[in-house]
This record gives sequence, C-alpha cells and structure tokens, in this order.
Amino acid sequence: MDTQDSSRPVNFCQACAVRNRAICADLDKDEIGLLNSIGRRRRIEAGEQLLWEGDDAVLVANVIEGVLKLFSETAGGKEQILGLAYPSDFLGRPFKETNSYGVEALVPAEICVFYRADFDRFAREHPKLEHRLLERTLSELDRTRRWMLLLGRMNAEQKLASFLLETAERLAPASCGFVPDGGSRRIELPLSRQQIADVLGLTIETVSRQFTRMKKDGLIDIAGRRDVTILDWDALNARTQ
Amino acid sequence: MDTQDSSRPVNFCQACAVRNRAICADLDKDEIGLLNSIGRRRRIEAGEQLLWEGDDAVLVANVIEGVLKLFSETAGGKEQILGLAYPSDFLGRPFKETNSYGVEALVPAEICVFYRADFDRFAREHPKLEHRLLERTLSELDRTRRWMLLLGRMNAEQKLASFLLETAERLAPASCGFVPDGGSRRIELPLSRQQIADVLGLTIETVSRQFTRMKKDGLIDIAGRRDVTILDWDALNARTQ
DNA sequence: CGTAGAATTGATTATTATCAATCATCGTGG
DNA sequence: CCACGATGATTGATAATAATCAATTCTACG
Repeated sequence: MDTQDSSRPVNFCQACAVRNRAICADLDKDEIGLLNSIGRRRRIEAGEQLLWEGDDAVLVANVIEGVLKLFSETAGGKEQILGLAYPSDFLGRPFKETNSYGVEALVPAEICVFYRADFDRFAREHPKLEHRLLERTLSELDRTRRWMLLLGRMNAEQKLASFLLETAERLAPASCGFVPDGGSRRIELPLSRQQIADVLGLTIETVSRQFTRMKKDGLIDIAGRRDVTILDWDALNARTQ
Repeated sequence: MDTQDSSRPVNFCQACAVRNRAICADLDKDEIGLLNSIGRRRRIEAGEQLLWEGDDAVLVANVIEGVLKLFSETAGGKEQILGLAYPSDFLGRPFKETNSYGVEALVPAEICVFYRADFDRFAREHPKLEHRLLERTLSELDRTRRWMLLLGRMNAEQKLASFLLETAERLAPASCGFVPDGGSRRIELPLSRQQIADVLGLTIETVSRQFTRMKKDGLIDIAGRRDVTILDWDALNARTQ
C-alpha cells in the first residue's frame, strides 16, 4: 500500500505528540508510513470505555493525550484499578485472544488505535517495534509490582501519599525531568475520590478522611475536588513509609 | 565461538526439562548452541538469594526446576512477595541497570543463568527470542494484574482460596492439561505460612486461622505443614468470590 | 527424647468498612 | 446571574475484619 498517495489521510505520526516516546519511536520514515496506514486516531470522551474485560481482544492503542484506567472487578462487583495509562503508554494485549481487563478514559483522551491482528502482524515483522514494546512491558511490570507492595503492605495514609507523589510525577510534562524542588506544585487529579479508592484498594470514605487529614496537617492544599497542591514534599514522602 | 568443540561443556539445552516451554523454545539448533555457550546451569538451595533489590542487574535466568519468590519490602521491614517463578519462567530484568526486587529460592532449584549483558546482546540479535520474552512478559503482567485484584479487593478467606487454587494449577506438571476433575488433589506447598502471608498481604496468624477454618469446613485436608489436599474444588472456588 | 523453629490458638486492639446523614460543587435552566 | 438539583465528597457513628500481643502446641531433626 502506497502511503505517499496524497488521497490517503496525511501521516499523523509525523506530528504526533508522543512520536519520540511511544513504542514507534525507533521506526524509520518508511516503517512509520506503513504503521500510519494501519492505525487511526480516535478521540475518547471521559467515561467512555474502549476495551471490555473478557471480550475478544480486537484493538490495541497508543495513548497520545489524556489518562485512562485499566480495571477489573470482583464477582461481588468491587472494582480494582489495575493501572493508569498516560501519554505514550501502550494499551491492549497483543498476541492474545481476549482482554483480561477493561479500559476506560478518565478524562477526554486522544489515542492511536490499531486492529490487533494488523498490529500483531506488523510487530512480528518489525523487531525494532517489538523491542520497544518489550522494554515498555518490562517497565510496566516493574511499576505494577511496586504497586503490589502498596496494595499488600501499606496502610491508608501510606497509600494516599504514594498515590499523590506518583500522580505528580506522571502528570509532569515528559519534556522536563521532573525533580520535585521542594516548592509547591499544583496538580489536577484525573480521578474522582471513588476512582482513587479503586486504585488504592480502599473505600471512598477512607480516602476522603486521609485527604482531610493531610490538608489539616499542611502537607497539601485542596482548592477544588480535583485541584490539589503539594505543599510539603518531604513530609509527604515520609508518610509513604 | 565453536560450540561443537568437544572440549567445551556439553550442550545442556538439548536435554533441558523446559526446552519446549522456556523463552528459548523457538530457537534453532545453531542458535541454541550459541545461547548454551553464554549460559550456565546453577543449583540454588532453599533460602538462597539470587538477586538483591536495588543491586546492579548482573544476572538473568530461566527456571528449570523449583520455585523462587520475587519480593520487595517496605521501609518498615514488612515483606511483600511480588510473584512466584516456576519452571520455564524467566527471572531478572533485561535492559535495565538495577534490580527492582529480590529473588530467592523457596525450595531447592535449578536455573540456567546468563550475564545480563550477554543475554541483552543475544536477545537484540535474535528477534525470535525477544518475541518469546515479550509474550512471557505480557502473560506475567496479566497474572500480576490479576493478583492486584486479590490484594486490593479480597478478604482473607478469598485470598487463601485463590492462592490454593492457583498453586495447585501451577504445580501441576506442564505436560498434563490440568483440569481439576472434582477429585481430591494433594499438593506440597512450596511456601511456609509466613511466606503465604507475604504473598497475600496478610499476617501469619490470619493465614493460619483461614487454613484451620477451611479444614474444619471440609474444603481441604492438612496432613503436614506443607502437605495440603484439596477435597472440594467447587466450594473452594466459591470462596474466591 | 529434647529442642528450636514453625504453626496454632486465644484475647485484645487498631484499622478500615459500612451505614447514614449532611455538605459542596458544578452544570443547567429560569 | 442566581437558584436549584444532582452528583460527588465529607463527616460521624458503629460494625467487621485483620493486626497485634501473648501463650501454647506441633513437628521436624539432631
């Protein structure tokens, strides 16, 4: 397929905001052209679901903008958020027939979707892409395992402190090397209180009480529901232990 | 390097118990020979540690026999087991400078170790191996995420029931397709009560009480500390929900 | 057999969940 | 622009679950 054909949609990849960070970063111009021809951009509204747990794994995607949750639920209907996907993160499960978790946008998001069959084929033919995907998957596994320590061994206070610090870090624009300088930093939480509870394995009430306490103790300021300012990094860090 | 040279150690891979399941399964004879030349077999005693959290990531390995734990600990010294590695599983972190968790044998184990630098180079030159490693890493990520649901949203009873069922499945010889047929099945736990607690994010006392209760209820029989027989699969399964 | 480490059991406490009520916040329409 | 309603968040009271502290009791091994 000739990707130079001017009747085709333009090559979105070239102007892609995550061009240098996503798994496609190492591909050359021709390869990107080919990848561009099998993918398409798509906007997802907050609350809209992209993948369903247990469904046929039809799609995979790259996150360009926004934040999405990966989640699963117990038979009793309690939800656990398994991970959050930020720009440049990869979504979906290559090389497998069914999704083992659901994916839903937390805020309006922009993604680059592929049919899994197309993506799988492209990946197998392009080891550079598979290598990037492997590196990303290994990192995600590391991050997930760190989160297990939080879920299994931390109390509510430690969990929320860890969550706020990680969120601040992940929300920092990729360009800047994000070194918390001790100064205050304002973050717009991409999650509701209930969603934070679902990340931390707590109830909404417990999360709320911990927020209140941290505010009272001067570690954070809360201007609006989702508008939090970290005032004391060291103290917050101390509460993760 | 000529791997046919009879003065070199024999090619262990050919007789390897996990030859068809580990990440090296797709390699042809020559490639296996090359891989064989950079790896070596090693025995690890129960309780012996192979990798240390935070250390330089020098080694990676394949598990041939035995069970090992991946673990991390909180600043307060509480341990959380992040995963268990069974035969054919891969250990260590390719493409990264430091280990993000420790690895220790739970029972006497046999592994096939590589210097990470050698392995990384070999992997980058052999896309077939990288592909297998990617598939395995994706599966491990799925498994880890399922475990997050357990840690975040299950109570002690559900956790132990889930653990027993997964252990029975993982301990079943790879050859047989392991379909719990409703009949009883005896398993030798590779973990102490404390280690089970560290897997499930509980204390040893809570684990012990749950064992006692399950025995009293006739779901399992306990012949020795590590000798458990699953008597009622359906009832055990029901308790995971 | 005796002993040390592991496991169990019991009593109590701490933490978090649950249930219930009130209070903010934000979007909407008058 | 403000009042209103709906949803989300907070707060309080109580209950449930698991942690902690403290003895025993196994059991594996020399």
